[in-house]
Amino acid sequence: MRVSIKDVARAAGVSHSTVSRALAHSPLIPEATRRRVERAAHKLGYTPNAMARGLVTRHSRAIGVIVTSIADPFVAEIVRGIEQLAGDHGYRVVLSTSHNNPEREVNAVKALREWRVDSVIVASSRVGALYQPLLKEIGAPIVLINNQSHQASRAIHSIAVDDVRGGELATRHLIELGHRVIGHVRGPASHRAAQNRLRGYRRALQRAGVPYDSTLVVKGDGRVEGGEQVLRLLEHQPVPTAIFCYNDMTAIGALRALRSRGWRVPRDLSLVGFDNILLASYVDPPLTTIAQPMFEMGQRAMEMALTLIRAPRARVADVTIQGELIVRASTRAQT
Amino acid sequence: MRVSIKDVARAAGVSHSTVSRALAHSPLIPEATRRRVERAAHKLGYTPNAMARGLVTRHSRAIGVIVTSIADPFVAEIVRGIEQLAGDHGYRVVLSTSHNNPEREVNAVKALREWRVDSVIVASSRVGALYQPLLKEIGAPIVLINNQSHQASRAIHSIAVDDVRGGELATRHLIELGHRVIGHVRGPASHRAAQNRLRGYRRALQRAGVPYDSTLVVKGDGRVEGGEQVLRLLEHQPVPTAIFCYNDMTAIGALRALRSRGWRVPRDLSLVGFDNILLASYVDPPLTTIAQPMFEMGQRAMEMALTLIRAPRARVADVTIQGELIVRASTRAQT
DNA sequence: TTGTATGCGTTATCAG
DNA sequence: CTGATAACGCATACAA
Repeated sequence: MRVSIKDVARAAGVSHSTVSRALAHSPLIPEATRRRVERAAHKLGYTPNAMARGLVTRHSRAIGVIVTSIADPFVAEIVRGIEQLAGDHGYRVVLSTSHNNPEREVNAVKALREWRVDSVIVASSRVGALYQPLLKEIGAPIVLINNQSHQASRAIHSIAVDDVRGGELATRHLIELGHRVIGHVRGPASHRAAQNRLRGYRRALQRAGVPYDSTLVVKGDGRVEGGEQVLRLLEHQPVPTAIFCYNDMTAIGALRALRSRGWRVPRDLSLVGFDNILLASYVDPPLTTIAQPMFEMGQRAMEMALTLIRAPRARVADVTIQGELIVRASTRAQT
Repeated sequence: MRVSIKDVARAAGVSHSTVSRALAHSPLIPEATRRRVERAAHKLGYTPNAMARGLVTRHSRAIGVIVTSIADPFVAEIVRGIEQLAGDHGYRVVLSTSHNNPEREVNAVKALREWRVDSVIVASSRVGALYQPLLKEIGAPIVLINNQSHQASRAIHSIAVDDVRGGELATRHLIELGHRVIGHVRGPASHRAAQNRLRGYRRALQRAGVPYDSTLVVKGDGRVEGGEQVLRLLEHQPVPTAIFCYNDMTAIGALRALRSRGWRVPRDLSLVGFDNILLASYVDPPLTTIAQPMFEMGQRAMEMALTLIRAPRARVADVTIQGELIVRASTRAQT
């Protein structure tokens, strides 16, 4: 473990610069020399030292990834996408979790900076005014995934799912099934995603010529509990025949609440969620929902990072990714 | 981003060695000097370079973590435990996924070696003869989590859940509920975990004075499909009143198969799973199961790594962690 | 085609 | 207490 390039040089009977070049497949080095060097390196069990290399090349071939919690299946899927593409291109992923804890966030950023990571990818939704400035000081290109509020800048790029289009997709599906009185359990106002999905809902209605009725929209909280708000919609006249829920957790809450009142899904009411979490396919009935391609988002983010590493001042447009409608058994045609 | 310790030295009117010492809180440096240096460092936006530091200190303060897939909730939870403890101790996690792909595995190990990680933690169950030798060449202490087959060695340590005890716990629970004819859908023979859970099952029976009947054991595959094997047990005479399944996926498969035949759980048959995956609490009925403390395992692994980093030739005993019985609604007393 | 010399940014050693 | 100075292991400009 203490064998350096010089040891290899000695063993191969060349200078250490030749070793360096040979191992880097420099065209200057003839095949024969290269093989001799490689044999020596192999025999000695030599492995180049990434720190020494990084010190002189001034790049670490490391990507810093900051996430709230790796235990969130969404986040895990994103990281999988990042890691795969990174690995394919010879980059390593340095993982930092913040748990929405400001102190940990600051630490994470500081550490990544010390490591001189070549780029930082943040999947943390809440990159607030808090540490966005800190982040910029890293001096490496930054890619934000599904961030809820960021002021664009030359250093900070973003990639997000198209919530408006997703909401529209979900609602249009219901319209195409013949529904006309469609309720919506929205998410918390503080989430931009909630606003956008609502906008998509309205757009779909509008395009179908269905007038928007604000009393058909009730406010959930993005969790199972919030789904119970669906019950308030049952008192609406005319009674809705379909509901678009902010997300799957909300839809699952709605499902339970409805069942407890003796309503059957989808016979009495169609239900659409959003996110396509694992659970969505396991509840009864399996949920029709909008899938967010998290793996692909991770990949695209890494792709963007690679581009920015290669051309730091490139003009890279922010990316929005389209979700996909997954039709399962919680929706059916309105006759 | 190109400000080095020398720039700080110049700004503070001291030598770069003094800066180094001041920033490291060396007792040699008086308060006043330190503050001056720190102010200068702050004003210049100085951040030490971890690569340069690592080059001279000969340790990277990085932990290599190799996992099959970060998308596996189990694995994610382990990584969370590792990352948290690592962060608390000033270590960074370098993540590598292998996807059980030999080529990627080799690459991962090679990269971690180049990085001179201070320790490697592997959560990959299948650290076969393939790359165990490779792993050892890293020259850093290695901690294996839930590995299915490793020949112990000075460099390689391990930490695993106690499957025998877990299987015993599950089975004993059924016995205590009054069941006497208890079936078992086992896992694939190649998994040591399957063998051990079966051993636990047998031990529980033996301790309760219930004779072991091999025709009460059928072979699943650890997945939902394998759960259907439970139907074969229904033909046994006397018909079992309870089944211990290799894992939750198997139990969920059993649940479905039973329901399709009109059997009710737990009225007609009690069912115990293993693992406590997220799904277990969401199926109907929620599954009684054995929880594996993955987060804790990650922490313990990191703890072990830290110990080994500090005292490389310490004699560290392998750790086995106890699972916990989670009683839900898929089991009930046999009257 | 190869070797020599230099520097990347730190920490550590040794004099003062 | 502080400052030169020498590594650490590598890539690369410049010479040969």
